[in-house]
Amino acid sequence: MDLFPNTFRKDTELTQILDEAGHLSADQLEASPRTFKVAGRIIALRSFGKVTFAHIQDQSARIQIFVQRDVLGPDEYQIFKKFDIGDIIGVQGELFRTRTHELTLRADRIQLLTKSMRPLPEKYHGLKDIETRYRQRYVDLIVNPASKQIFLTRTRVIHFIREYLDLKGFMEVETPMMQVIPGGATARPFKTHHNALDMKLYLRVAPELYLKRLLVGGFERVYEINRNFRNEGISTQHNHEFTMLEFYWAYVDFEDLMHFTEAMISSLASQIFGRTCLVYQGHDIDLTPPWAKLSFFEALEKIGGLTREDYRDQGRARAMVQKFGENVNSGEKLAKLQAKLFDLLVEPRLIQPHFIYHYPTDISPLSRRNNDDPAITDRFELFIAGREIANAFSELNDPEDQKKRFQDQALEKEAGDEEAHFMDEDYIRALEYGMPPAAGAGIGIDRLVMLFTDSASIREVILFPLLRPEGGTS
RNA sequence: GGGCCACUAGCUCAAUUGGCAGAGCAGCGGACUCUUAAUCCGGAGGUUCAAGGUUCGAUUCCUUGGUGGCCCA
Repeated sequence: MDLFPNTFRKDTELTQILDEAGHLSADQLEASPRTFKVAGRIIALRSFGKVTFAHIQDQSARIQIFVQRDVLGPDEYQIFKKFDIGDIIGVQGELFRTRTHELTLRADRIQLLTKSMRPLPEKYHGLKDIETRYRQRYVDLIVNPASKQIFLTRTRVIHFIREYLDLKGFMEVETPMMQVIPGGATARPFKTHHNALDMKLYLRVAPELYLKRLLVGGFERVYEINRNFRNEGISTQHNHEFTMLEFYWAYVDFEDLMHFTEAMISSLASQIFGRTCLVYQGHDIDLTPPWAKLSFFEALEKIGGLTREDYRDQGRARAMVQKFGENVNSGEKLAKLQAKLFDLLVEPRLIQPHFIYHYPTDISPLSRRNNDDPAITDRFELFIAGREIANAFSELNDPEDQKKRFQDQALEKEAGDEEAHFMDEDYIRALEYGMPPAAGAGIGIDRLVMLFTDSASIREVILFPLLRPEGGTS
């Protein structure tokens, strides 16, 4: 007997059957018989000797099937009785309702399509072990509907965003994942090597500088949804590779992007939930526009509870950071200390959506300076549920200022800051040709999906999160 | 990097003070024509994460290591 044939063509998704006949009574089904050819994995099996009930599931749904020896004939039924939970089968039959009124397919013909050689996890408690769920995601997806639902939602989120941007006239592009100079974010990169060119390469930490080169090239609305890689610690909030949306829009500024981001994310909520509210880890979060707006320093005072002196004075700021338990490196600039104070005292408290704007220039090396105060930039970050969801700013398009900012970053790198930016001469050259005034934003897709699926860990929304090899490292 | 917790059959979990490693489900054999955690009978299933130590005796106590989870950095 062939345990792995490829001879069966189904004609119906299970969900179609439920949609078409879910409302029909037993009498109605009997009066106008409906025959379907379906395929799926056996997930439950209840045998009574000459008759057997089973449930099969395909990608779309589950349905009960009813198999009788009197219908199949003794030989076919004998073969069927060897089928196990986990096997993938093809079934052709007519719909009816059982005595308990369950919509059920009576098998006229039944065929093994794929033999499962391993037992599935226990039917009642399922697969709970987190490590096994991540290592063997294929099993998790078979037996845990909630897990399957997370990834269906993830796909809907990404699809919605693409459609939204496409309809607004944005063009999706692909820029290098492997870069000679890893720019666009303050982060440690992964290194690799190109053999034929005998050249060091980095996995990108952001696509930003390439997307802005496209603004120079004349594309006015571009976006990319793709992976970034950062060689940093892993946690429930951080994966070493993660999916980022970045979009750039010529002839608008960061305030336009606040409205745009607010509209896009609240529309996304309407699309996914049918309303602009959601529950995340027990918090009721209201995404109905308009969202709260505070400047960076206002937030340090009003939400962080600091005084101007606490964060304006270098020594005082350093002491405050240490008081709240964070390490301080020697020679750390005031703006970095302020950012740490923000992360410690403000970020966790921003449960409802908040735009925080006017970040210090020293921690915003790619952002345009504010017209009234060159020490701050026209930049905002969006926080929801105590997490950074988006980072956006009016783009710095003055090549001389950009060059100076890169040089400052290079000094910090020499001083030991491994996250500082690299100098990128070609990017400066591009700006020298002229980049139109523009604003751009980055939105972390994984965190957005966590929010929309009520997931506590980023690994719940990544199909195959990185784990150490089974059996330990050698 | 630090702290805490977990790891026992394919899965979910027990094992009293350190005293014969168990159950349910799955799988295997059998009975059973409306079940849905089906039921009943029978049999089978183990490197208790690993190595070492203490002990007459270790799943249990100690040390080191591994993997994972949570919290902190």
